[in-house]
Amino acid sequence: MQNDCRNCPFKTKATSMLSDCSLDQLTSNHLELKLKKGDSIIKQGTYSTNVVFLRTGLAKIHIAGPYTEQIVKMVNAPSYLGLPTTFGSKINQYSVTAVSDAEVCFIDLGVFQNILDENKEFTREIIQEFCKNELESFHRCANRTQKLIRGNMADAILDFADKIFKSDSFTLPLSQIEFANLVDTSRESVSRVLAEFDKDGIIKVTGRQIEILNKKSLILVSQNG
Amino acid sequence: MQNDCRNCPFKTKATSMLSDCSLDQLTSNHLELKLKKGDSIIKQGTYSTNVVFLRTGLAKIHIAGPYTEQIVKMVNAPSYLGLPTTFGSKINQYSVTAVSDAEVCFIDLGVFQNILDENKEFTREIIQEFCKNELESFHRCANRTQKLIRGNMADAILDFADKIFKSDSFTLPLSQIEFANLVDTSRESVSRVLAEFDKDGIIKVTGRQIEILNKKSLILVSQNG
DNA sequence: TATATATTGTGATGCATATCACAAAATAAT
DNA sequence: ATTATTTTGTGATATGCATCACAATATATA
Repeated sequence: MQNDCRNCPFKTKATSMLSDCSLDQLTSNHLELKLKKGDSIIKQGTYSTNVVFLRTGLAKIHIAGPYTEQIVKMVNAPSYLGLPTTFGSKINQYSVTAVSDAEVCFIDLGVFQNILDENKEFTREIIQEFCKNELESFHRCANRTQKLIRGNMADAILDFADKIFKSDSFTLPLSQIEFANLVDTSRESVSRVLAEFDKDGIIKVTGRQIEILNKKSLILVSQNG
Repeated sequence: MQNDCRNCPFKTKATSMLSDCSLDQLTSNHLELKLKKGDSIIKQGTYSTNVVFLRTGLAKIHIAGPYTEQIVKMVNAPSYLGLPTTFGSKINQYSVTAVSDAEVCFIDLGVFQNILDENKEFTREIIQEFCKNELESFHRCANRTQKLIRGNMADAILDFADKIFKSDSFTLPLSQIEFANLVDTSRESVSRVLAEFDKDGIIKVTGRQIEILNKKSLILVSQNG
């Protein structure tokens, strides 16, 4: 209910396609919140009534598997969250949680639908997003199930560096348990493999701080064992 | 270029939302083909220029993983195929192959986009589809990676019965190798587990013919080991 | 009908990794 | 500062399942 969405500096490609009219509609129909690390944004099992726009910060999408919690993917701002679960089901089918401090805007589903109806370009971009996500999803799943742990961990580290932090040096926003849930392993294996990578001089591990020392090797590990 | 799409008896929920105008546009801009079991519909690595409508038949979506081919999901008619890969990437990121005789309509991407632009209800349904798929995708991946083989095989069999064939008795449209690719195992394990289920009286296996004898047990196996 | 090719069945072996069981740090709470 | 709690490190053990190696069918091809 606060900021003018027209001047929001955190627009996605899709959002930048919106008409001023639709942006004004958003301005008067959204609820802006500042969240702390660890705060829940969307909770699996509860009613889904809002689409969420992640203005700033980093979030994890996670789902309760048959035995353990699985982190489906990491998402950084700016990005829409919860479209699949809000459109596809009355009840949230997954959770989203902030892993850093974050700012989010809750948007009423009806309003969002309205905006979709009235902005072809926006809709196109959103559909494009869905497509990319589904493709990524296919690849990720194939990799996870076929690669060994070292390969998956290398993948994850490369992902953090290239997609999330855009830097070869970063601090992991996850505990080892969470990292394990992201990579489908046990906490212990995460610890061990991280130590291995460090010993081999591929990365430097200092607590949760990770620095990639030899990216080529890391890519090789990602591809092979 | 043949049949009148207005009278097509194989409409999806989305398609039934289309204006006559759009249906006529489809009529004059689609290529209808009869396919035989095993024929390729979409091929990973080639240029994607068409959306495909599966009028009749059964298809598998499969993707080349890092080591082996993985069957992402089975799709039966009526359904659109290749939206993610056609919208999301210039080059097909996965393959689709008929596993039974099938009829398909190739629709030019531009025409499809046009139809999206001009039919809000249709677009809504398509988006709904995307959402459901993404949710399914999350669940499937979590299950596959966390469950043991018996659980995954039980899942797959239940899926065939409930979602694909709508009958507890059906003939598997896949070889054991393919079944293994669907369930993320080895061909040998498929053979063994199928024999186990048969021995336990849960299903009756006669070649590729499967009859579910004890559905409750099968569901139990799906949930636990 | 005969021959080649693909599909399936089944044992033996090995290996990656989960699990268990603690100890040691590091963080948070008092 | 001190205690409690969460996170991490590391060995030992167990196990699910892939892989290998053939035999036995079934299916396609000549």
